[in-house]
Amino acid sequence: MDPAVSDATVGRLPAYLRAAIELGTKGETSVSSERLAEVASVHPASLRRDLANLDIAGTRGVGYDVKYLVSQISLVLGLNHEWPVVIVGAGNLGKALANYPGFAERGFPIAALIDVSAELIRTRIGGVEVQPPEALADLVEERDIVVGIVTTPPEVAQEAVDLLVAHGIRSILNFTALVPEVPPDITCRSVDIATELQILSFHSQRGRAASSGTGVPLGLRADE
Amino acid sequence: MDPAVSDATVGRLPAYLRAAIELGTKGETSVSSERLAEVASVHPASLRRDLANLDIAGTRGVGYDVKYLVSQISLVLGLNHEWPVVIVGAGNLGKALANYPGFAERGFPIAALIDVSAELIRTRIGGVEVQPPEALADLVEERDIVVGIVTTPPEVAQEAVDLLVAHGIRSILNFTALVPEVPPDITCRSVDIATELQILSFHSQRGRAASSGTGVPLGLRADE
DNA sequence: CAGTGTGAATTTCTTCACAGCG
DNA sequence: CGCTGTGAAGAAATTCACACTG
Repeated sequence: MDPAVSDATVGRLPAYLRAAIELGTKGETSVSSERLAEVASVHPASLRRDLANLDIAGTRGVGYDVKYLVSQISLVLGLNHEWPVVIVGAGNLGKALANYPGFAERGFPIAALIDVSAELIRTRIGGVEVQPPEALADLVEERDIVVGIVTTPPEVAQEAVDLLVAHGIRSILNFTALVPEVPPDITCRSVDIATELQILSFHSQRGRAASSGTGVPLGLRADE
Repeated sequence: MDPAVSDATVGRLPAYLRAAIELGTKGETSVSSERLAEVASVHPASLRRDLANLDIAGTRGVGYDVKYLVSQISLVLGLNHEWPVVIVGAGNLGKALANYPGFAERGFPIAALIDVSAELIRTRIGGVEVQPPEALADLVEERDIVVGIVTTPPEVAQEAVDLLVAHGIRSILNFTALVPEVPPDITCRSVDIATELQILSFHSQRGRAASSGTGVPLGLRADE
């Protein structure tokens, strides 16, 4: 199929998907690259090239079929089935994420919440029971969990990551200030809010503006 | 000074800072680009070029002075003073952020929490009283707030952003699925967790791995 | 003829490789 | 001698511009 899709392209796909869904709910059935690019805040030529790279074709003189866009981009992203998620760390952030219904709606149901605190274990947060690390093996097996989110204190983040990796989790989203070591075959993305604030701080002190958070240019972020 | 610092460079600075601080607390006083680059997970040549672009000099044959690195990078990022932050939206995520002590420690004290809910107003979260939108004008003035974080439901995110902009906030960190419109002189970075999960999903279904979150290309993704 | 798909130009970012300094 | 600083090469990403097609 597509021998390789660049990270830059992958990073834009969620924006295209969102834009297409938005236009779809507005009743539009067809859209030009120019319009879609505007909604997704990218350059029209980038959009056309990205879609062409993915063999997602439009119609010359007309544009792209919105429903087709949604289904094809979803397919490329692997959103044609659910990805149950395990959250490690039932502190403030972990709880907040577990309580947010949006993930399940978007295909990422919270399947498990792991924490070491005896006080938290067996309590329910957002409809999910908090369980000890020992429960992870069964959970992963039963629910077929492949994606993990780490929201522990930074001091134990590496431990949490190792735990997930040991149980076969292949993709990790890390909200810790610490950037963990992971085996090369594991995908780990780190989102550090302090890093974001520091970048904002940079822009605040200069006049000008810039953009993007969840980009692919991503670059590493983290800070402590 | 520096006529222009590229976004790619700015995106890496927090990682350099973090790495330098880490080495500093370990007692190291000098560091080579190779070592620092390893800790920061970047290529040594990128690191050297980034620092040189910022007129942050090392010593040939020796390396960079760790304390000097910390102070200069902090200076470039504008971290030589505090940046009080206002959070709009005291829901799960807003509360979680307000309760996290790490922001104040890193120079971003939570100065205010804004919400429209009558039940929440006047309650205290993480040492900060929740206040109605009307209170924003005074707060911004008194506390000299320049940075805002939006953690409202997506439906009212644009409203929240407009409110912040109307009160002179110049930099916004948006955790909403909706990418808001902002005037061109305002910096807005969006972190959408569902977008992150979608990118992870992509990598999960292919064998391969990739990295990082809050990048500029990076990372985080979302944009405007 | 409107708008995609794409070679080619351009810009940006990364990496090499080494001259030169402390 | 070791490591920075950087010119030059290379790679990647973006954008232009237009041939081509539905």
